[in-house]
Amino acid sequence: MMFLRSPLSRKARIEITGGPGKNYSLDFMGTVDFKQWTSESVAADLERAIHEHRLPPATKLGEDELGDAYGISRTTVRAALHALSHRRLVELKRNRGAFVAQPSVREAREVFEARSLLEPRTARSAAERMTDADLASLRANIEDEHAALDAREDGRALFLSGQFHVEIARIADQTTIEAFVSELISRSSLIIALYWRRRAALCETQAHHALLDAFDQRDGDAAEQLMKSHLLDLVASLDLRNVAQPATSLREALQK
Amino acid sequence: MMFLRSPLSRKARIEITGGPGKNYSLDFMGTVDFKQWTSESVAADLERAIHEHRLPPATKLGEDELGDAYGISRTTVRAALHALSHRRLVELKRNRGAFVAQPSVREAREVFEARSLLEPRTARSAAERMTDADLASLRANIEDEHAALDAREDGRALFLSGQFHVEIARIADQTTIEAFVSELISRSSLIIALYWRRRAALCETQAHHALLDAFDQRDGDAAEQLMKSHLLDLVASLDLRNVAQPATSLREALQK
DNA sequence: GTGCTCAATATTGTATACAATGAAGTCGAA
DNA sequence: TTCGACTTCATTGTATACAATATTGAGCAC
Repeated sequence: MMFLRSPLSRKARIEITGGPGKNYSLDFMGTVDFKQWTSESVAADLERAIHEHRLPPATKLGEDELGDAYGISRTTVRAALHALSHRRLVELKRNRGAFVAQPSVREAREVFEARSLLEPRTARSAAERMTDADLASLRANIEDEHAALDAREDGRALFLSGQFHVEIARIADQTTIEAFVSELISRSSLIIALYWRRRAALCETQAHHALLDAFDQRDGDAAEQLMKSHLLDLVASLDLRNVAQPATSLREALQK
Repeated sequence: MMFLRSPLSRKARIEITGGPGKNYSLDFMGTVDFKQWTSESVAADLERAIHEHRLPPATKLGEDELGDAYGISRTTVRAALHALSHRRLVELKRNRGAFVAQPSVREAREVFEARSLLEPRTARSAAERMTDADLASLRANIEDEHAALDAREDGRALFLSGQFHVEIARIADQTTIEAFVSELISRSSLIIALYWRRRAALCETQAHHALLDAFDQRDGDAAEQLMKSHLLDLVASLDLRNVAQPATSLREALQK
């Protein structure tokens, strides 16, 4: 979560004259823009934090707490949490609050089933419409991911890895599918947080490189096939045996 | 929109004694349950109204107006409108309000592209998992649609026609895909409102009958193919030439 | 008559106050 | 000690008040 204020829309008139001593003093008069958080930007900020595993599954997202953190009222926080709940990244429990979602094994399977229906054929479309600028964008993404891995910023690497998939949908010029894929990618990040088998290996950049080659050659068939097997590999790397969930509370376990 | 209050959770203590004249009078004392609208139920109510074309595209959905209609505050109405905007059924314009969405020609194509990726293979899965109870449910749906058509309730027929598709996703036991399909179906209703070519003919029940037969025989191949061509037929029945939109306001047309 | 500025109005955006709910802790009796 | 009812507390759900913004219309200059 970032609490810095950066320019957006709100202006504050500031006048400072003189200073407390010889070490520093300043004369300033003018307007300073600072960021005004909106429900959308808060939701985006939280989504990224969830995606990067800075907010792990089951984390309580108290309205007051978040309001204080962002310097806004509960009203705006609530809108953001509701937005995230529509994307199934946050679970709202009536009168109990918002929590980072904990996808079940079943939901995990469903998410990858949906991805397997959407992404391979979208990759094909993307390959057919690929411009050089698009290729450069995908290449930059992979490089950023490598850089993040080298810097031990695993969360950031995971986020970028997801953006690769979203970018493909964008290139395919299908904003509706892109929105679905974007949601599925974020949910996949939660699934990875819960069910990832071999923690160390984020080494799926191999698959992304192979896809890049297919895109480079505008080979739709190859892109579709590569995406298909990439998704199968991802599922295979998860431990989706139906072991009993940690079960945060007995109450929840029973009311299902 | 229903403004009646039906039982849910809230109780009101009412005491009425006597009446205005000889024609009627009553003595009553006790508690009466009446429906307490929640943002979810309001959203569902509005979604159905949109789906049934009782609220056509571009209709202004004023917060005060809706609040008065449902007998609730703007807070709850706002949450409902935000929920619908996440499903792209309502467009929120900052400081200007909420309007029933008007999907563009491009968005129309995208919605059916997404459906063509999701629904055929979901129909196949459904065929493979189909139980007799599921079949009966689909049959009942088709019958209801016929009844609605006979009763000249076109909106209701359209809604039921959409539910047929959602029901298939439910039978396929894929709640994630079901949620996407549900959204796409509702958006399709808006698309039909805007681009339907031959107004009279809601005669697509043919296709649904054919699908039912395939399901009856548990023929996944046939179901997938039939769904595929059904969706193609639907797109073909739309007029998606890039004619200039009615353009509600010049302002909007220009800021795109 | 045309086009501009500016005030009035209506509507949304945000914060806050209060009500309702659920969880946890306390006390007492068996 | 254990179980139960009751009280207390923390947190969310809803309504309302106020601030911010966009649109509309009036008035005025040209």
